[in-house]
Amino acid sequence: MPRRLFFGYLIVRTRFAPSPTGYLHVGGARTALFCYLEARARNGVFILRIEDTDLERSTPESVQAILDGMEWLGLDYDEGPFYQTQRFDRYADVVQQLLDDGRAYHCYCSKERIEGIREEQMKAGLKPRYDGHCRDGAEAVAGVKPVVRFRNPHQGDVVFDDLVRGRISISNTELDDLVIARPDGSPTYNFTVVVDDMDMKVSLVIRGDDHINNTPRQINIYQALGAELPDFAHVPMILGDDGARLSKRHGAVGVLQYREDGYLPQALLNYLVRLGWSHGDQEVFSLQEMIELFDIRQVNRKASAFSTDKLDWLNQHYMKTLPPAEVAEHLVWYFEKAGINPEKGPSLADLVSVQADRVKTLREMTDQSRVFYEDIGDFDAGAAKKHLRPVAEQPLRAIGNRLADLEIWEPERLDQVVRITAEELEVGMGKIAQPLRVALTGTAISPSIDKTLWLVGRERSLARISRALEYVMARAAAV
RNA sequence: GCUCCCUUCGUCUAGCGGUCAGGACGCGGCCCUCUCAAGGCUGAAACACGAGUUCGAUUCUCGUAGGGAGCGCCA
Repeated sequence: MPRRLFFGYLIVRTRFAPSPTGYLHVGGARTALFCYLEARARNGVFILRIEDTDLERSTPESVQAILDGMEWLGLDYDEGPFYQTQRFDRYADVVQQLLDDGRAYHCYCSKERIEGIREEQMKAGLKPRYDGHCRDGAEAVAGVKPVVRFRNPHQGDVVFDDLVRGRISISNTELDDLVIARPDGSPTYNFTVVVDDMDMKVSLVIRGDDHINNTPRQINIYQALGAELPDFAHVPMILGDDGARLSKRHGAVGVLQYREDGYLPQALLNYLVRLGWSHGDQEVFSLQEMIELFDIRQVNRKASAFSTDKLDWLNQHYMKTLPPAEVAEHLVWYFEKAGINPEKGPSLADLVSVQADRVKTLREMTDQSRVFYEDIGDFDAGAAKKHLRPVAEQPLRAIGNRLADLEIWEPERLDQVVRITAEELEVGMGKIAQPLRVALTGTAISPSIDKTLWLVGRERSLARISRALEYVMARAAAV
């Protein structure tokens, strides 16, 4: 139970603490979402902390990618971003405090020695551990700057009740004296996490389950510091479509890549929240519903595979059900990237209303909507061969004439005109719609013919029909 | 090797001792139809295995197998 008292209120404080060594991947995004949801559900505080103590691998680009990813998803935080690199003085103070209290000690062992015992232990079938050589006082070695090791208890078990895994227990004999500060004084991960979570009064630590094994040693540090323990919730990781660990070869793994690929943030969020968690048979959740219904305690313990197919379905669901104008706002970004001027055709909201149930992503929608905004090039060879044959001349001419007289250019009227023309010529709809479709779009695939006409617009439609007629006649003449 | 963790349709999951093991994605069929979709109806598809406990186990216990993570002066 998150319990931290502030001004008489019980308040939850969660944090998302990525290290900026790459993009914000979907696993991290889900962890962030869970943190966000837990905080929002209880009027708590969500903190963002950048764990950039690894100067070698951390980059400003990655920091930006994380920030951008959070923003795109709409996961706004209340405090931070805090950067660990700006807290080195604080860590140094705490290290000194531990040293003064005898809870930590200097270790002069060489890396070579450590590696040597590690190998021996592995060979002997043991778990490699520091042997405590310097634990009871070591001679300073000339010219060697010592590391600082945490004095881990030798006795007892560390037991904690993980909110998703249940009770986890590990014997202190399995743990060793971990390094908390390097020779240059820089702090290490397991130590900074504890100091930060303590200082930031984090009451609920939600993180990937690859940290389960770190938790007991962190708990020992908390105790050495006399700090109150937070609750822990370790969520399983996300695997690729094939069940293997997520990696570059699975395509999109960075959250922003999903934007590039045409997914709505709502869709990704909805997909992510359902990965490892459910609420009965419900599949679709608005952000508000997620906040109300989500409970970290109900999260699964097993790793789950990411299904792009299901994400696609959700994405289309949102494109179909969100107000077209709202989807259109997202679509602008793709039009810009594709170099299409949305001013040169139908309103994007109208476009969305007809294209939404025909495509899976906004990117596809963009690609397939070019014909409504720009001139079409050559007819698709196969489509033209099949539909722009001499027999198409009469239907095209007939529909062209009727359309030229049409005053109100809207789907219902357009549909009527096409039907009437077909009846008059005593042919099926296909005989007229298909040639017309190729004339209007250059291809045999497009929205229903009335909607296609509507989107292409009056002037363009008439011009394209004339052009197709010329093509048909030229072809007839050539035979 | 050692420690910790995990195991229901292909995938995401419901189940919390007695269910025809439910839903969703995907897949198949039918319907609708001017193409492609979307939609409607419908079908195939799962309790890893073995012992217990119990009148009765998917559900509880213990093993086995399989999988994952950690064992850093990385985070």
